[in-house]
Amino acid sequence: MTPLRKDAARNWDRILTVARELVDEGTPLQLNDVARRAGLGVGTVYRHFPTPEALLETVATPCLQTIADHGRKALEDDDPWHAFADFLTRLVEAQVSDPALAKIAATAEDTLPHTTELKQQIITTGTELLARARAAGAVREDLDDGDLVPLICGVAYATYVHSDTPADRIPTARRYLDTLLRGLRA
Amino acid sequence: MTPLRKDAARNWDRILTVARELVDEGTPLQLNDVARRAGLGVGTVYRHFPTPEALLETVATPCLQTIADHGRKALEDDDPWHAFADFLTRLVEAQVSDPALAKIAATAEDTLPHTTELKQQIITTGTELLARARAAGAVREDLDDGDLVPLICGVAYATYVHSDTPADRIPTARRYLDTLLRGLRA
DNA sequence: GAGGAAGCGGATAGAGAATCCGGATGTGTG
DNA sequence: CACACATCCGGATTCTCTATCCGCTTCCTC
Repeated sequence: MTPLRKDAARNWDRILTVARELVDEGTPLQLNDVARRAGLGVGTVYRHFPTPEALLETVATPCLQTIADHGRKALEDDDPWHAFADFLTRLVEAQVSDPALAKIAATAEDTLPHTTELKQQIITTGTELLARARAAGAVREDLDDGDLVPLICGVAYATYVHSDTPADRIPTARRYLDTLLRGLRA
Repeated sequence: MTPLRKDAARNWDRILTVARELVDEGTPLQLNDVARRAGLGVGTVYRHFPTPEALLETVATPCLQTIADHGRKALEDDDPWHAFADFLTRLVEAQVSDPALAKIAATAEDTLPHTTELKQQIITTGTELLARARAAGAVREDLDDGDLVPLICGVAYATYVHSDTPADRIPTARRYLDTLLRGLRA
């Protein structure tokens, strides 16, 4: 992987900046649109990111990385239930703050290998935290590993359905997750 | 509102049949596509249903009607918690069995006045059932009327994220709703 | 069975996504 | 510095799908 040429790197940054803006304002990512707003040719954008999905995943990568890092720290927490609940809280808050994350979280097929890897790390961490909480008798028995992602996405989705403005989302998400966690305790 | 001409009624039925098939197999409703499959001209489809949303809402209407009817019966149940929980169960099961319903449930703006009216009936019933359950001290205090729809949609969404095949959805949805209801009890 | 209203169908205009390649720009070398 | 090569840029163009419009057909009424 040779380093990018100077102009290419500059354009890559511009594209990502514009894409982040679009995602944040809820506009669907259209590559022609991104090109126009970034003041670049369409071809340039399509070369860097062959599909909107690839761009979306790249936009979401930093957040995904942050979550994965936090996961590693959560594994050092001594209280299994607290570690578990805290991790889920982070996941939900990240998703309702970042539409890009919410979209890629619900998708099974990834475009970029890197995304798959990060998601896998996060899922592994979540599974481990769940296993510990279960071992400590803190969560319901019938909660499966495979339920973690759907439940988190469900809470995030419910929050999006409820809240008009991004600012409302965090408290709403907290309330919903709180309810879920109550239901999850043994 | 004069009755439809014979050929128009026949085509209306064909369109609705095809649309139901498409919805059930998860294909997004595209009016050109519907026309092709129904063996009709594009214009015919567009005249009956100016937008995919209008068609989708029409497809979902019978289910919506059924739910509204069940709601009326639920109001006669003497056990407030049971009535409430049972109604939510029906809502969730309907949504995970019918993608059309799931889509229009999460949408605030309706195309057809009839849809708005039915949805309003259902929401009113839900609100009433919640009020009774709350009055009986059966549910958490901080659960608001406006949380009902988001939570139901959240459970349905979680179910869709979890399950690959439609057959898996009902049991999954039940488990998730069960967890939610636990969290909701006072 | 003639007249008129209602409905049909698909050619075509329009919008948006994706490609492709001639030209421009950056990078390594003498 | 100047040259040659590789890399990258840009947007005209093509491709794909959506939606409209209007001449023709079918149905209903008297």
